[in-house]
Amino acid sequence: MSETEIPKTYEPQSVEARWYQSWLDNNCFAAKVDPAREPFAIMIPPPNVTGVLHMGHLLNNTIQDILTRRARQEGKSALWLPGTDHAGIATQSRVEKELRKTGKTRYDLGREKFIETASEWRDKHGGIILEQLKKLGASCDWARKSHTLDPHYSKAVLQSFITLYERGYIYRGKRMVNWCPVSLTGLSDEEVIMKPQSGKLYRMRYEIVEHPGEYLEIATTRPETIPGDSGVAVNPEDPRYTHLIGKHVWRPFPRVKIPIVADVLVDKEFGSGVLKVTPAHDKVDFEIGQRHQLEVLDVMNPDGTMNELAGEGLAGVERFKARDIAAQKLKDLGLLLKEEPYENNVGFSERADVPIEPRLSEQWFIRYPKIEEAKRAVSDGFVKFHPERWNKVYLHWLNNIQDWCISRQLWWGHRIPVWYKKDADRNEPGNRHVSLEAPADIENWEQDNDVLDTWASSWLWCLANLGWEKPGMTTPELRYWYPTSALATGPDIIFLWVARMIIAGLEFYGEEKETLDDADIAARIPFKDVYFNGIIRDAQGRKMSKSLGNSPEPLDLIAKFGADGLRIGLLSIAPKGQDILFSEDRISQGRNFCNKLWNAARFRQMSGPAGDNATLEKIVARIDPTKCDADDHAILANLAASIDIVNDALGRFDFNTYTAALYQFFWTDFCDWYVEVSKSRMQDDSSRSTILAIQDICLRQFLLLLHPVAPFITEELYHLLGFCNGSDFIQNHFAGTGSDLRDILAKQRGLTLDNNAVAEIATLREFVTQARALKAQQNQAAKKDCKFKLIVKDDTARAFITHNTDKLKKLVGAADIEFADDTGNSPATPTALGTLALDMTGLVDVEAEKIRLTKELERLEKLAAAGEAKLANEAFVSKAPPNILEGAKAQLADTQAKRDEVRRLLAGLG
RNA sequence: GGACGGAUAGCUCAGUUGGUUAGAGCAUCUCGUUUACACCGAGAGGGUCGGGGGUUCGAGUCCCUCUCCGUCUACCA
Repeated sequence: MSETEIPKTYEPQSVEARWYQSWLDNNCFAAKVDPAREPFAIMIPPPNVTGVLHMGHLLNNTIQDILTRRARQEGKSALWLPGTDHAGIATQSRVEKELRKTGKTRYDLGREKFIETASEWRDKHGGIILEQLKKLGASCDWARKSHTLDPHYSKAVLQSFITLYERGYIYRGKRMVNWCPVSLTGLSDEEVIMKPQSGKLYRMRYEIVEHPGEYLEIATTRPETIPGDSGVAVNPEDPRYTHLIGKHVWRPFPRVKIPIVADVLVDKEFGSGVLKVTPAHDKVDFEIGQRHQLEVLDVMNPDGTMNELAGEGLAGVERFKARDIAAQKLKDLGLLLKEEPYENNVGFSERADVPIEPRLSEQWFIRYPKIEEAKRAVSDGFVKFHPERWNKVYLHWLNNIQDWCISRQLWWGHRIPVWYKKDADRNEPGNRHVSLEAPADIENWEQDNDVLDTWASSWLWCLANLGWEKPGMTTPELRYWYPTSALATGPDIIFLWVARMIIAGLEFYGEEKETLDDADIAARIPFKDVYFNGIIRDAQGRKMSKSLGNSPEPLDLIAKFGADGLRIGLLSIAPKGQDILFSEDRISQGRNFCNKLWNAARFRQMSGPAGDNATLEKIVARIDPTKCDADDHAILANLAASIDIVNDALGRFDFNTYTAALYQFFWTDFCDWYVEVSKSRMQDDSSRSTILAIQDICLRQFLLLLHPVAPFITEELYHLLGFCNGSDFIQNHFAGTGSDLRDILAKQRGLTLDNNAVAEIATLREFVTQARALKAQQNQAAKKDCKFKLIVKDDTARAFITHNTDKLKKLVGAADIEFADDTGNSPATPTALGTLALDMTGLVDVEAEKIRLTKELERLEKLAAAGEAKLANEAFVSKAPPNILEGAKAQLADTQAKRDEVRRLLAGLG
């Protein structure tokens, strides 16, 4: 039994540091395979090693921590597995940037040395974000920390490539890819960000070879690619041009005859309806070129400069300079008709933030397996998205899925496990060696230089982190925790990561299987629930970014508001599935809440000696049911209801309802009412121990409910108030359900909670509010010795008031509340218990009172009229269900009574 | 171009199958230091639920339409 005095102010810093260390020392977060308990697992979305903790991480990880801690309280064997990914392009560019400062490139170092340098950089910077998560209170099982380049993980990644290769889902080919001229690598479609750009549309004309002097008008935004044109295309159904199909035009520079072809991809409505076809530099053009056997003329270097094929004046020039030069050339040739401003969307490299260049190159591609099953996994509810609307986004992507370019022309990553016979055709499968091991006669082979897309490693996150290395393989961890319970992430990576993890699970878990039935899908999905949190924006709605400098420093926020305060604040401002506008004032609410809780606990300790709080049963045993009044029944009933609301809300990932219920119960019901009422009731010594026991029940169960979101302060108070002993932790205790609480009260003390008590107390609270309002209106709010008169409504009300007189006097700040038959011209207001008047003994401002009552009368008359009209409506009376009808009648009667009373009061003023 | 989301108090948002007089926090104003808490307490003001139409006895909630914001997606050069 702890008798430690609770300090006056809550100091989060020392409490947080102390408990986090204690949790680590006692292995509180270490998850064990334990068949006796229900498994629960969450894999952290791996923050990339170049990143720092930002607001999005705070929210996302708070949510994961809530789910994990909650699961622990429920007695599950809860695993929250942390880790990072190697972030291929991002890390490599950071390291190369550092290198450039010393005047070197990666080629100067060589592959091996470069990877060594990058690893060092990763080890230096990569752990920071995880350390920061500890400050937030994240209850990860740190011993299981994972990284995508760990030896075991790498093996799994390479094996997954080999497996897909062997199963025929991987191919190598010369395709159009999104080329980043800065990172000098291909990118997947998902790594390209479309941005609206204002540029120019150049309208030009090409002379028709067969009809000298006649011209075709063509529009383009990219005149620099003219040297790469190997044809022009029109729509086959465009009557303006049918006679020209099969003829030729002169490409202006270098001047060459190119054919006019017909292709349905050409939009008749756009520009002149004629498209210049540059197969090497545009996806659509490539397709058209393939269909019509047009020559592929690559006029650009990998770094975005023009090459020799571009011809004189352009060769060697950077692509955007080349655009101006090409335009000038057209003008000089008299072929440029018009330049007009033009707004279009241009793809940008997500990492390097420069326009990507569609470019033909040799790459590895994945044709996705198990697409149909992946759709069913979500549409049939094996994987549940929260909010559900993301289903559509996911399914839309799967319905339009494109092959995935997985090779990256980088060094930092998993090197593709393919060797080619030297000096042989690489596209001939016989000349390849695809394996975890290099070929024995290595001198005759050379390994592919490329590495895999980072997402082609992180899509195995749920599998590899539980020990998976190859299909069919199983481990105790996989058997126990797979499929994992939940995933919490942002909707921005639904394609990059979430969808691909589902596909990977379906394809790689278990033995090879062509098609999957429902049972297979249920067993193979990587997770059962996915919660998509909103993106956090600044108060103006802009995305948080380093360049804007609008992202607050998370550790500063923790220092300022405490980790618990920050967590509560963040959660309470996060609307369901919507983006979140961040502002510090709103986080302060969380801190304020912690302070309120702290002081409520402190006040409990000041109110009387601690009883035996070791278990809920022992606290309940301290209750004397004969001392319980309506307030006790009401607060316990509210507690039971709140427990159920919280349980239900967390089960549905409805964090808004969770925090709202916590606030309402604790602040409004418990502190503002019950504790205040207790102050007067505890003057009676015989009631005190019962009231304190009930306060202890409320505090204990509330701490348990709050614990997942505010782990530190709840742990601290749980111990300080003696709810568990020093070697135990709050995570081992659970609030149960509302009916569990009711059952214990009934069984142990024969205390059956009175369902009318809540309504009765609501009436009393409203009455108090009205009385206080009367005082405030008369500028008497501060006075404690006011006299009230009450024309009591009936005997029930009389008994009720009599029974609660002491409480009322205390809560309202009154010397007396006496029953009366008349209130004279005192300011008065009708209440549910009768007409209440403040005795002003002649100090009444009659005119002001008239104005107030007239206003009130107007309101009531309007209401009554509306109610009367409703009940006079034949259709309503005959069609509305009985409870609605009765409700409307009761309400009208009440309104009419009040209206008449206000009329009477008004008349009394003369 | 397509899809999705949003529009409710000055601000940020709740409002579960349509049902009594639409809620919360913050902000504002007034009052207040009583046995916890000024990171507090009491009270007040503030909304024709984006516009228009429809279904219904009854619509913030369902249907249609329009407007404005946001996000994702796409092969209009």
